[in-house]
Amino acid sequence: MSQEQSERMQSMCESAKAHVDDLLVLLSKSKMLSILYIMNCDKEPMRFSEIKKRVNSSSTTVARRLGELEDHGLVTRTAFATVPATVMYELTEDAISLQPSLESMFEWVLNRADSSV
Amino acid sequence: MSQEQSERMQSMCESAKAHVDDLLVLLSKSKMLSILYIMNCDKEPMRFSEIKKRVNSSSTTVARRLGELEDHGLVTRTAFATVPATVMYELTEDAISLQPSLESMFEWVLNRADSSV
DNA sequence: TTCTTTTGTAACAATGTTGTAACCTGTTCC
DNA sequence: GGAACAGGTTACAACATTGTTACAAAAGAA
Repeated sequence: MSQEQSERMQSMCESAKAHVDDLLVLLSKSKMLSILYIMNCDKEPMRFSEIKKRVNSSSTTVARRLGELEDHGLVTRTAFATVPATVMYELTEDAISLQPSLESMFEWVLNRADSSV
Repeated sequence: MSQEQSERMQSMCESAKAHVDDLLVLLSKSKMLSILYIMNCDKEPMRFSEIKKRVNSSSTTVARRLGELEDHGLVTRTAFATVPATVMYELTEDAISLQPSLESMFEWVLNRADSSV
């Protein structure tokens, strides 16, 4: 870690600490990393059903996670009045800037998973 | 994501998928990312009490997290027969190789926390 | 002898999270 | 009219996780 980053961490005021914790709690929720990773693979907006299928979880959980991401400004939700309904989810710029970290983290996870088979 | 990585993901056998899920569940546990991050800052072996103090959590939870990390071969635990007891935890090579991802992830978290204050 | 320290563990109640099943909207097809 | 579809929401029971409290071990200090 850089000296500067270390200082930033230590001199951080209480409210910023709370925000950091908040983000870490968000990222640590079940399926959250997977959702962000999947949405980062295809840069295109993605449908609810597609996300749900790929993370292999219940509607309830996927809806909760997407709602939480939207609350934090990490995804945008766009509904189209088609029949049947179409809703697209897209990562915001902020979320996309997390991509490199996420990608190398998954790289690590995949490598570890490979070697433990 | 690279083509190769995408193919690796799709052609992955069931057992490897289970390992990936296993790792993601591990990393998503409460305080886990913080612990890994903290231990990566000081590369030195770290005492239980020091880790506990820095992540600001209960003994029980910290002990559980460290045990899980040890089970996954991400930390080593070394006990010294001093009085009172001294136990050092240290990241393994595997865990250290996760450092760059973790660091840039925390960089992102800190930046977002800063700007939301 | 009793206190203190570190590093935990065990039991347990409180709290948080999950999936399931049921239900809803709105429109097109039969 | 009824079914079917996407994209959810709600209620709830089952399950998982958390912190708290109590306890332990070992030995040197008071």
